[in-house]
Amino acid sequence: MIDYICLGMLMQGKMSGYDIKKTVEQSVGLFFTISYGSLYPALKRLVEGGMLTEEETNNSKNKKLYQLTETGRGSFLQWLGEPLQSNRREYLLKIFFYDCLDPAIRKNNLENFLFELNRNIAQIGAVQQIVSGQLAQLENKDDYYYRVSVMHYGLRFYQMEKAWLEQIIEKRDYE
Amino acid sequence: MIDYICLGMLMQGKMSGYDIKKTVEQSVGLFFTISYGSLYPALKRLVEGGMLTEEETNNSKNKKLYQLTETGRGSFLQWLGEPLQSNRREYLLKIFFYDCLDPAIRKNNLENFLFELNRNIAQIGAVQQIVSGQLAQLENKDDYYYRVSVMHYGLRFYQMEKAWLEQIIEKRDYE
DNA sequence: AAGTTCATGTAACCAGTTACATGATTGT
DNA sequence: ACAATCATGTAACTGGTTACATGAACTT
Repeated sequence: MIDYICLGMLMQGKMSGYDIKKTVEQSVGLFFTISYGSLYPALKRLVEGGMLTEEETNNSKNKKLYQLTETGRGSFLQWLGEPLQSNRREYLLKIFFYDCLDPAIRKNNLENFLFELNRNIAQIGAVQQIVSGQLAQLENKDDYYYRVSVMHYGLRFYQMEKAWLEQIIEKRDYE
Repeated sequence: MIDYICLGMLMQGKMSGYDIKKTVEQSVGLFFTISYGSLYPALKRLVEGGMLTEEETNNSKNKKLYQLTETGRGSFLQWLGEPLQSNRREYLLKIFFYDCLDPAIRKNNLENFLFELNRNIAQIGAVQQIVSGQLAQLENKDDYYYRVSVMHYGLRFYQMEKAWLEQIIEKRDYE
């Protein structure tokens, strides 16, 4: 994950590790955080793997600027075009960088993700039906209020994502 | 985290590791998953720490039943009563077990969490104002659509949580 | 002069997952 | 007989975080 955060942020241009962390905090910081303990080793790894070039500045502060190589750029765009998956909110990170993606692939991936979302919503709805049926037969059903509420959270969560996705698929404006 | 999942699930009564995993999958499985590679070592640790007792069944299948000790029960309830925090969705796990918590503490913790949520919503709203102001001055603002959309996701997300929390604070029924 | 921000880095730790290994029991 | 499910466990790995260590430059 951290590797793609770095590559993606560097699509904007040269940056130092410090700058990358700042940028992440100010943009996707709500959902993704990075620590120097993972960031600097990642940058080193990416340079060794030919994804980035490292440029020392003589601006005294020992600052290093990283830049994408063509390989790095290709690797990032390859990752970006892969289907959106729910794992660890990776889809949110991908969509954050979606301005870089080919519009046709973008549309396709967003619609597929919406399709899956709808399936999930239907499934939770079905489970909810069963559960509330079972619950109705219990005399102490009040004891399960909070357990059930978490299922309800799931439903609301997916419905929120659905509405949001539909909005961005249509590229509607934000009020 | 896994420790409290185990303790919480065992509040219902004796269970095997296998049972715990099943129960987790069928309840909070949408948001929390556990693997045997973390579950069995956790159970071992909890027994060693005096939180659980282990009982071998001679029912051939080598099944072991785990049961909360008074220490384990106390430790769980202590954790459960601590303030709700956004970290790694731990709050969702706590609320799942909230039927076990003293109603006064429960109400207090839920309301504090709602208060924080409102602060977050206000803050994102403010950031959004600034960003859309800056964006309006750009000629290529279309290039930032998806980056901005992730900020909007954040807002929707918190608003969803807010509505959900308000519902459970009032203990309103689910339709 | 003191405090904050800029800037890089490492070592120890942590909370898990994945893949593997094993074997009994139940259902078809 | 074969597959699925029940049942436990470990070793290697992964993807990080925390705490520490260092020091220059800017701000007040």
